[in-house]
Amino acid sequence: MTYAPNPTTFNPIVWDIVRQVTHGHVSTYGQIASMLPQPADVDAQDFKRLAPMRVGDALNAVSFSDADGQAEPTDIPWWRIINSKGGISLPAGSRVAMLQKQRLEAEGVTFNAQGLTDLNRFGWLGPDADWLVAHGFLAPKPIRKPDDTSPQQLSLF
DNA sequence: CGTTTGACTACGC
DNA sequence: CGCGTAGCCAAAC
Repeated sequence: MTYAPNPTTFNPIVWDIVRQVTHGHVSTYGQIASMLPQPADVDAQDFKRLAPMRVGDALNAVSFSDADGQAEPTDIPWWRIINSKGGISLPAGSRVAMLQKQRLEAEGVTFNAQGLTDLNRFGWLGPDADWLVAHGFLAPKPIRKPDDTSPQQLSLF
C-alpha cells in the first residue's frame, strides 16, 4: 500500500518533532521522517521516499505566512530543516530561502561556498531519549557521518 | 478540473 | 564522486 498521510493529523506531528530541534543545529527532511512510525501496511520503499516530501509540505504551510510577515512569528523552527546534502532546498534567491539562511547564520550555522552546511558539525543528534519514548517516536537516523576515522585506535597496535 | 511541479531521497551510471 | 533519473503524492497552477 502507498503512503498517503492526512495532512490534518500528519502536519502537527511533524511540527511537534521540529520544535525539538535545538538552536544552532540543523536536521534533514529524511531525519525527521525517520522518526515517524511506519504503518505496517505501507510499502517500506514508498515510505522512505514519500515521507520526507510530506515533511516538506508540512513545513511549507508554516514558513509561508512567516516569511511574508503577515503572521505572528511561529514557534516552529522550520528554518532548521534542510536537505540531506546539507543545503537549503527552497528556490535559490527566493525571499523565504534567504530568510532561512539568514536565521541559520544568526544561530552560528555556517555555509561553505557551495551553500552547504557541515552536517558533521551542525547536524542534530535527535531529541532527548525521554521525550522520544514519551511521544512514541522512533530513534532518528544519524545524519552525521560516522567519523570512524579514528586512527588512534589502530595505532595502539 | 486536468496538468505540471516539487522544502526529497535512494540508486545507477 | 557528481549528475541524472525513478518513484510517488499533494499542492500549486
